[in-house]
Amino acid sequence: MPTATRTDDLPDTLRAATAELVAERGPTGFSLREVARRAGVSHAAPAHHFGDARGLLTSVAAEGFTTLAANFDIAVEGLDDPVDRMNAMGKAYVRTAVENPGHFAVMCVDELIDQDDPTLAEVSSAAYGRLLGVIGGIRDTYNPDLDVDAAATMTFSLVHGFSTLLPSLDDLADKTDTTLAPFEDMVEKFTVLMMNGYAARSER
Amino acid sequence: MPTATRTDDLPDTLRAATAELVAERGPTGFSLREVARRAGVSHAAPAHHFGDARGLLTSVAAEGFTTLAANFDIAVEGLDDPVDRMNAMGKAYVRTAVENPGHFAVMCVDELIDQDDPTLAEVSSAAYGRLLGVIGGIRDTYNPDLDVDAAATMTFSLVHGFSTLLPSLDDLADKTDTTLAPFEDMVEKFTVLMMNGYAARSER
DNA sequence: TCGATGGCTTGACAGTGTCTAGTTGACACA
DNA sequence: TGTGTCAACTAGACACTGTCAAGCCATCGA
Repeated sequence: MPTATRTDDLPDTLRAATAELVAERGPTGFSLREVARRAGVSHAAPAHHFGDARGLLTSVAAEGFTTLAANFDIAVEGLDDPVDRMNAMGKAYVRTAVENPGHFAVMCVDELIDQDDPTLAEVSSAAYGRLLGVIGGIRDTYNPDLDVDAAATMTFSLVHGFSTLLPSLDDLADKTDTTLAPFEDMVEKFTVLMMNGYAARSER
Repeated sequence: MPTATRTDDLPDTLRAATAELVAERGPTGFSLREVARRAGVSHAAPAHHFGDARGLLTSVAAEGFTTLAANFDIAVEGLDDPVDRMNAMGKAYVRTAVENPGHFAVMCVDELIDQDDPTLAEVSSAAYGRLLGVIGGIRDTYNPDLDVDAAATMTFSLVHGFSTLLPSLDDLADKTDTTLAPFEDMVEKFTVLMMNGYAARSER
């Protein structure tokens, strides 16, 4: 009897095992054979579905982008003000990264995945498109002079960088016996700073 | 005769070979034996100086942080205005990442390096301290209400995220036959946006 | 001249990704 | 009922990996 068949769908089981393993050991601690072991199949079974290690990881990354786009949609539901939408999407991005550390880690390491995979390209640009849309809304409502491309790149860089650094910030807080504010509060502050700028006095 | 002894100092040669290899193949394509091969020594020689693979990579990361802090210092030399200083440091961060891709990649992957290494802790917090200092200057000169911690985390997340995403943005530009603005121009725009905010009309 | 030591080499080990060949079971069709 | 096909694996082999133990050897202090 296989030890850990979580679903009847082996590809699904292998993706889940991969995300779990990467979350535990990081993207460099990943091993195809360990994934197969956790899924209760032979060491060569994954190759049958995904070709090679890169194929499996690419599939995991695509799953991550799909989750991200879905979380974006849920987050902005019912929100009309573009700033509220940006704020909500920022939080959704970070939350997705925090709640799916295995997926997120795989998505971040370029050479681990096949960038030319059409499915991956589709889902990742779908997620980025939602971000572009919300920045366009800010231009339309608040500032027609806003450079949307620059602002989008900046916003994306910010949430991505923050999500990447969050574990380190957490560790640092542990070591220095300080407490880190919840990421939602941090994103909230970022949104205010991004809208009003460093030079603007915060209003009462 | 050894094939590729770049200096008389083997640890130095090994660090250089590691950075080169990681730049070529990414942090997951790194191999201790390949590094030894490129340095023209036996496969176990690196272990003699660095203990294990993690020791070597930690040393490379520390070297990267030292370079970063040095580049910060060079960048702000002679600049008095805090905004100019922030701008210069942002560019210096991205430039350091671009010019030292091997070092930067190693610095980014947490589980590859020993976070408890005292040398690493010292040089990395020295680099972060310089960033904190410049944000403090902005508060003093432009806005006493500025939340320095939030702004520092935000600025760090931004430049870090941007540096991380830059290769992907480059690839994307190649594929879509568009051209990406030089990163210095992008950072310049980020600085303006960070100072003035999305909602502020850009002045003529 | 001797012993010790730092800096390396050599060889072995278990673990890895990928390739090839083979097994097993479900299904369509005669 | 028998036959062929095909998907979904398994099993074994290969070259590669990091790490460990042992050994070699030039240099150095006494």
